[in-house]
Amino acid sequence: MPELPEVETIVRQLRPQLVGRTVTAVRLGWSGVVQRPSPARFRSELVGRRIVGVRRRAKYFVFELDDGRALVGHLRMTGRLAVEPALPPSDTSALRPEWVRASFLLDDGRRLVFADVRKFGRLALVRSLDEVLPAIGPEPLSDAMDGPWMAAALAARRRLLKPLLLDQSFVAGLGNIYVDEALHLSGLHPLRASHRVSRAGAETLAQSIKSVLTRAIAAEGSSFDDFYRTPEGRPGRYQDGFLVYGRDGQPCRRCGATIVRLVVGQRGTHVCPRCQPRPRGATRPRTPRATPATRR
DNA sequence: CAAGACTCCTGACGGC
DNA sequence: TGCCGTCAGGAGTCTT
Repeated sequence: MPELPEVETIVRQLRPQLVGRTVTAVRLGWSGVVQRPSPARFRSELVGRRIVGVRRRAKYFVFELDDGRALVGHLRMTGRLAVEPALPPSDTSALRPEWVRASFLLDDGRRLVFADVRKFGRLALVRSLDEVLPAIGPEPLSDAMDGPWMAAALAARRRLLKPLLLDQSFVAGLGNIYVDEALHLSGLHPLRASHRVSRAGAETLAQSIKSVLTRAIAAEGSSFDDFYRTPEGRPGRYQDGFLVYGRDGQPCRRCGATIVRLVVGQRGTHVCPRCQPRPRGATRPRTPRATPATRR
């Protein structure tokens, strides 16, 4: 699912294609994709706007416009963005025409396409990001997110590590995949209470998060089903390096123990029981089912 | 404040 | 073979 590395990859690839382009027409395949303002205003007010910047905040993509406003969006789980010829070859997996929720004709004759099978993704035209972005924590790749910050932030809460790291108001951009990967790299169990992590553990966690995200961006993100593709149509490559995610039943790459799948905070969670010892007193999580074959 | 349930939505898979 | 229940998951909302 698109997390920080996937959105960063998308933004980097779209930037040279979109900056300087003017939107000449907007088509909505499903008006529910527009969060605000009204679909009618969204369409009419975007026409004629030139895109002057393309960036990312957390898992949101932000297209800055020449009137100071921005087209902001979130891909949620199955959203995709691509720039293609105005008349595309009409059937390529997640970009199937019936899944196109919005498309934007550009002044160079191409079109920016937003497709999303499950209709969870959203677009908004805003004057300020505050209009649609909730309170969001620091960017994990920024210098502000370091060991001391992590130690203080973990101590200030009393929550299980996994749901805390998934909480966008704590740190921005992490999702289920990279939380599992970062926790494994840190040797921390997802059921550990945040305030019980040592100072050294917090330092390791901060560095592990940066390391995992940096490597994932270098690999253009992770793909394990038909959904995530870069705007250029390629799958990511980071799934080949997964340490634990989706690897339940397989040997840990570090110690050889069998990777286990748990459910923590209603999320599939993958751990190496040897590298990530279960904290004493942690409530026993529900027994997991086998990982569905959809992933892999 | 924390945490769990529930919702949205659809495709794919397991079970029978 | 084919129908049907279940599941995945980001994030908001509501309840405990």
